[in-house]
Amino acid sequence: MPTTESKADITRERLLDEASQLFAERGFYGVSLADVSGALGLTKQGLLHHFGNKKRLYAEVLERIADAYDARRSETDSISDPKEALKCFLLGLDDGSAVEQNRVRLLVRELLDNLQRMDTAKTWYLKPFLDNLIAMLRRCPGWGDVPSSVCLAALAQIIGAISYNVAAAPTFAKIYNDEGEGALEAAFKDSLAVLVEATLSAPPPRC
Amino acid sequence: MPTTESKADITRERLLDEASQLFAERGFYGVSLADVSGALGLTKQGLLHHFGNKKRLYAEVLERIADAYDARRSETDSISDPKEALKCFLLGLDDGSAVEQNRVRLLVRELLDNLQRMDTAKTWYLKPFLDNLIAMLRRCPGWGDVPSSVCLAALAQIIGAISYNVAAAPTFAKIYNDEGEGALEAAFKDSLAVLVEATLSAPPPRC
DNA sequence: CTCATGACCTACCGATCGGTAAGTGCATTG
DNA sequence: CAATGCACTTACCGATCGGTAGGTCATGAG
Repeated sequence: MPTTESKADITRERLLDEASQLFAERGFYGVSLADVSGALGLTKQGLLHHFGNKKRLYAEVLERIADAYDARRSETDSISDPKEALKCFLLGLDDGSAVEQNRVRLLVRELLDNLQRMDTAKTWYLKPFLDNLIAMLRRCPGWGDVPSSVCLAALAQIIGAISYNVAAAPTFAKIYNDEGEGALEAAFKDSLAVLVEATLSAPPPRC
Repeated sequence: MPTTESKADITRERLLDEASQLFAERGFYGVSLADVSGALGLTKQGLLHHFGNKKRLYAEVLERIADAYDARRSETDSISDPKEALKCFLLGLDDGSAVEQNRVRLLVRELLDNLQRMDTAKTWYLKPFLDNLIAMLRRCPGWGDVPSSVCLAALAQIIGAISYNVAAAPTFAKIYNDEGEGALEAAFKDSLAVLVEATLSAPPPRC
């Protein structure tokens, strides 16, 4: 009984994995409970048994992403150079894996969708995560006393470039597939590395 | 009778305007035909009369965006300096107006959604538009013989930063509203101008 | 063995989904 | 004036939506 993960927890993880992928692919409104449960080989009501209702399922998926990001970020604590730590984290947001890409897609959808329900949302899932990133950026040379709005703008630019690329890459690859297979992917990776390095190294704009 | 716009066309434009906004706010699956028609003061079937079915309505909304972008791009033909022309177009993708922001939001949603139906899509709405942008970039000094994958990566980075900012700005503003009202907005705009100028001016990476 | 718990099931429910059928009323045209 | 066509209507349809009620069955504890 003293195992860190009960059998129930493992099942929940499995359900959340599947739900996470489907929500990332088709969005909250594009996925029905029957879709999720069907993909898992159980009935809709079996799924509802675990999460109560659809919104709670979705909320748990988002919270798990926030947790995963926070875990990844705290891993970079072992890197002494703050610039390298931040670079490592940001560039790791798209490591090419389906899991990581689905996280990015889901968060972009969430940003688009929560415009309407933002009034009711008390605290946003990723607020502490964003605060951490800003703190990391401020630890980089030259960024120490930069206003948080400027820090956030710089980070959003990088995260935005990454997120958009994840969202658009399959479409772009399909359209311009005449060129070499990984050419686009490689070009973007290079381009992004330049952007991140330039942003973190450049002295922040003075007012 | 020789008016360039019939009354029917005007009605269609009005319907498409409303549909465009709703699709941008809540996505294809998040908007019902009843939502759109209700917002316009007619019945669901009145709306179907004009567009046949929901997918055609959505497709027309996308086509209209592609047309609008192409019109805006051709306006920049009057600018002789290719770099300034491209800069003008890119920075105009978010002029702060609701109409323009909804276009950006809708296209991000489309990029996320069409992953699943991309096989059936013969030609993508924005292909010619993207080709034009690449051509514009190649006219800038130093970009003449850069592979299209590298051009596309550079453009996607800029467009991605803009798009993500449009999607995230309301959320970020809500979370960090302690600071000055337009501080975030201004910081984004500055940051973006730097990125665009740096990208277009910098010699493209050599292989 | 008994009994409670939790994981899952079948069987529903009302509401809403996208879409069809069959008109009604109005404006234009010959 | 008759007739055509278009904008838009009411009245439906079957399918599917999220969610509820109540039961079955295995496991594990007392």
